[in-house]
Amino acid sequence: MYAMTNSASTATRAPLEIRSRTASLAPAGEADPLDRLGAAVKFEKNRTIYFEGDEAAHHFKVRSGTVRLCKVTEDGRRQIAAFLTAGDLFGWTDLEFYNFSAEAVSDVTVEKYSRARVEESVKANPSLGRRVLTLLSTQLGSAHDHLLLLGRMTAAERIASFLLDLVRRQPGTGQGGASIELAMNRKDVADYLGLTVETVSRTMSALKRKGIIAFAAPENVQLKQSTALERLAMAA
Amino acid sequence: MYAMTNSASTATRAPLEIRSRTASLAPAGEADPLDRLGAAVKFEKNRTIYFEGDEAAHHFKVRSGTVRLCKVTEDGRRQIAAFLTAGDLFGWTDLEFYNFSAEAVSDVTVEKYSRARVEESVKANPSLGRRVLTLLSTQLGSAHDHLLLLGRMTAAERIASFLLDLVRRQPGTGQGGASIELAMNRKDVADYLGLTVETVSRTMSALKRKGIIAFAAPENVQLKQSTALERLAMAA
DNA sequence: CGCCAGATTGATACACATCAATTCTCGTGG
DNA sequence: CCACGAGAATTGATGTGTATCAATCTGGCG
Repeated sequence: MYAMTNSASTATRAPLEIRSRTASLAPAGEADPLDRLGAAVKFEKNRTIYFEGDEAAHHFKVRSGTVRLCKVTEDGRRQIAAFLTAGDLFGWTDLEFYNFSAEAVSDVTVEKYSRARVEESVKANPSLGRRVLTLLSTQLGSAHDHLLLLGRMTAAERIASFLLDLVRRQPGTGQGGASIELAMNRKDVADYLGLTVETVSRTMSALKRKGIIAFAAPENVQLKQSTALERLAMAA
Repeated sequence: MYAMTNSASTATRAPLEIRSRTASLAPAGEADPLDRLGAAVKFEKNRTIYFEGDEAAHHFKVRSGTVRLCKVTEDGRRQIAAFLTAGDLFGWTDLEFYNFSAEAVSDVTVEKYSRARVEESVKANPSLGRRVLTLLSTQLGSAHDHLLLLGRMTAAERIASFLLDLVRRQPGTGQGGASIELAMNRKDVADYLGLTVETVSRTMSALKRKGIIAFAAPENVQLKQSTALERLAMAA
């Protein structure tokens, strides 16, 4: 029962290329002191960055592209815990092993920090330690929001919350009628929201029929009436 | 749709009594250096220790009893993120506000630490900072496991996982035929597992009919065939 | 002894999953 | 430039796991 039809994760190991060390300047925003510690690594779409259970020897930051954090059961059911985009940190656990896998949703470049070097750096610069604390607190908060979504919300509410989350995390084109580029396919969305591909598709079509959203392409969603979406998403 | 029948949280504010400062010795286990920072506070069953959105001015540790962390929607749907028992820390966020409420499942005593004093103490003793990091990492891991449970598991699998979790966290009476005292009622279990009271009840009755568990009372569960339970719980 | 909240059980409804075709999209090669 | 093929997305028909609605049962307590 509830067996997923497709193989949940066709991701395979191994990075694509290693681009030595990066200059200390961040691509767009502010320069990040972390950057002088890291090395840029690229992963092709659907490659695994690390596996659940791997020794947690590195921490990461997304430089470009989208990363998903997920867990898969023996029988192929998959739950995605988060999607991460440029600037987001992941794999910053203090435990010995990663408790979920990280995979490239699109071609991605990540900054990879050796745990040992980060430790040192934290000793020298306590503000970094604080930053990690804030990071984990934030991630824990998101996870708890996600629990409410998975445990208690309807399909329509889940989709609405998801879309609104994406807009909020986007640089954002003002207000009236934001446009979202989905980096992930419907299966990924379904596995993030605890639904099936068909339900995601049907629910989005229903929103379209109601004039709440529109599609330029399957991966391009336009919010026509974000207030209607917000009403749907409601929840605390 | 999916509206919960009963009012989700009848918890009300205000602690019961304040027992000045505690001695520096932990009740049973090892002495905890934290204890010299804290004050013991008691809460009656169903009282709220803090609300989601309250300013996060304190961190806590459970001394005795059971605490639940939860979120409630406007229309009364509730999701419980965790149950905490003696020795468990909660409310250790680095953010300005708590992102979930903490409530007393039974009469509880908690140790309450002022955030400011903890900050100081961390400066003096970095190992405490590390401990908080480990705590948050662990909680994040649990939350991710919980996501998989809520997003992708059947009622039977959720119940099985839940019961096994409880046994593992218990001092534990050897192996063959552990006995669990549920501190929480069926509604709490349902809200933790993303189910209804009826489904929890029916699923547990089914397990009983199969001889996998047995009840001395509704709140006393005995694991007759924990291997059968483990087979049910499976998942990574 | 009777009340009442919590738990269980039963009957039924429905949201979403499953199974099964289309239809769309886009890269590739003729 | 357009036909072709393959994977992704959508749509349709149907099934089912769990919610909902509704008693009934149980155990603690005044």
